[in-house]
Amino acid sequence: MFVRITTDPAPRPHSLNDLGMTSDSNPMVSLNEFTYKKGNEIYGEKEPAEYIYQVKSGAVRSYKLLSDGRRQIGAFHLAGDIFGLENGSSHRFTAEAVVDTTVRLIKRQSLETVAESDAVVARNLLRMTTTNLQHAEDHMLLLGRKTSLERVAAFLIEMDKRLTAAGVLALPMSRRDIADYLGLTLETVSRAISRLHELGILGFVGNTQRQIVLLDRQQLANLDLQN
Amino acid sequence: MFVRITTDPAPRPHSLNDLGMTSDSNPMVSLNEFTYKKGNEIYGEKEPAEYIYQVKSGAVRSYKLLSDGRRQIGAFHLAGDIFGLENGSSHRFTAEAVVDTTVRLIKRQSLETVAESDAVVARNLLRMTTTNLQHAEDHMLLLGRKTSLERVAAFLIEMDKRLTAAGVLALPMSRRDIADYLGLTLETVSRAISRLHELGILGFVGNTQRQIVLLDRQQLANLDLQN
DNA sequence: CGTACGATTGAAGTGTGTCAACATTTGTGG
DNA sequence: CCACAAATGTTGACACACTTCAATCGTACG
Repeated sequence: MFVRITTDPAPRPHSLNDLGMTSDSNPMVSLNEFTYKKGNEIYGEKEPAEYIYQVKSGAVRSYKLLSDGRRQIGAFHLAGDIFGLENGSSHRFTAEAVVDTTVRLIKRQSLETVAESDAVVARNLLRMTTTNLQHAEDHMLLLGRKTSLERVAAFLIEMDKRLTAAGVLALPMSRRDIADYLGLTLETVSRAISRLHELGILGFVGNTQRQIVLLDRQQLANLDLQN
Repeated sequence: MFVRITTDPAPRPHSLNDLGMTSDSNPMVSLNEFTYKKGNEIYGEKEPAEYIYQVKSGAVRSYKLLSDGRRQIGAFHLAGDIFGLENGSSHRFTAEAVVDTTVRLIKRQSLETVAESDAVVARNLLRMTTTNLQHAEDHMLLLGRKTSLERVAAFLIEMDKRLTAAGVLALPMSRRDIADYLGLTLETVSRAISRLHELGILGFVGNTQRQIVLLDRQQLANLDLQN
C-alpha cells in the first residue's frame, strides 16, 4: 500500500544537499544509484570505505557482531539518511538492507577532496558526524540504564518521528532487529509491545501487528523518561 | 589569566596541537587553565557550550541523567584528552571532576572561527569528533550485548591502555563510577573484579584494591570478546 | 493451499539488581 | 600522628527483570 506524498519541499535531515553537493553544483561528484535486495550486505565491517551512501528508499541496519554471534545494531537508516560516513579508511559497522533498498553512492575520496577546499562542505561533514555522535550518546543511555518498556517506548517514538506517514507506523524491521537495536531479546520486545497495546497506548491496523498506530503519544513519552 | 605553553613536543592523543593550534601559531586563541576540586561540576547538560577543555591532570566523567536519578557515564577523560567538544550550542553531557583536576580552556567560538578558514584545524576537529563517535559505537556494543565480566574486562583493558604507569592501574574513579560507565551496579563490578582476582588474572598492590595489577592481559583480552 | 518464517505467549531458568551486614580506606580535627 | 567518623568497597542472601526454551498462532508467499 502506497501513500503518496504529493509535494515534499520539506528539508530532510541529512540530504546530500546538506553536504553542499548536488550533481548540479558539483559535476565532479558522481551520484550513482544501486539497489540491494532484502537482507543483502551493503558493506562489511573493516572493509575499506570507498563510498558513502544515502537511502533513497527502503531501510538499512548498521551493526557490530561479537565472535559468538551476539549482534548490536547501532542505527537504522531510513529514506533520506546518509550512512557509511566513517573516518579512517575502513567501515566500523556492517550495513545490510532491511528490506529492498535503493541507495545513492558518493565516492568517499571525491567528497574528502571537496571538503579540503570547501569550508561549507567541511562544516556539514562535521555536523553530520556530530548528529551521529549525538544519536550514539543517547543510545548509550538507553542501553545502559533504561528498562525494556522504556526502550521500546523510546524506539516507537524515534520511529514515529522518522517514518510516520498518515499516522501509521509501518516498521520495516523484524522483532529481532528491534531487539538487537535495543539490547533485548525479540520476546521481550514482543511482550513490551503487547503491554503497550493492553495499556491502550497503541493499536494495530487490521489484524496484523506490523502496522502500529500510536494512540497516546503523551503517555508513550511519559514511559520513556526524559533525559 | 594567560598561560604560555613553553615547549611541549610530546604528541599526546588529542593534544591541542592536534587541532593545529598552539599559542605560538595562533596568538588569537587564549589557553586558560582552571582547577576543579573532586566532585565539582565543570559544566552541566544543556548549558551553553562556551569552552572546550583539555585535561592537564586528573580525570573527568561525562554523564547523562534520567529524571529518576539513573546515570549513564558516556566517557572518562584522562590526562591529555579533549572534551566538551559539542556541536550545536549546548553541552549534551554533564562533566564533573572525578578527582582534583586541572584543565585548559579554549573559547569555542574562536576555535570555530579558525576552523572556518583553516582546513587543517577543520579536519582535525572532524577527526576528534569521529574518535568520540567510534568510542560511543564500541560502547553501545558493550552496553547492549556484553556480560558483566566482559564489560569489566573491557574496562580494565581500556584503562590499561590509557593510564598505566609502571604496570599498575591506579583507577581514579569509584566503583559506582565504573558501574555507571558499564551499565551495571557497583556490587556487580566489585564481584567481577573479585572473580578476576580469583582467576589469577589480576592482583592488587598491597592489601588495597584501588591499585590493580594486570597479571594476564591475554586472558583478560580473551574474556572480552573481539568485536 | 501448504509450507516456512516471523510473532506471540507461556513456563521455567539465570544473571544481575536490591538489600543488608561488615570491612576497609579516607578524611578530619584534636 | 592518632582517634574517630564518614565514605567507599566487599560479600552474602534473596528478588526480579529479562532470557531461554518451547508451543502455538498468524501471515506471507511459493
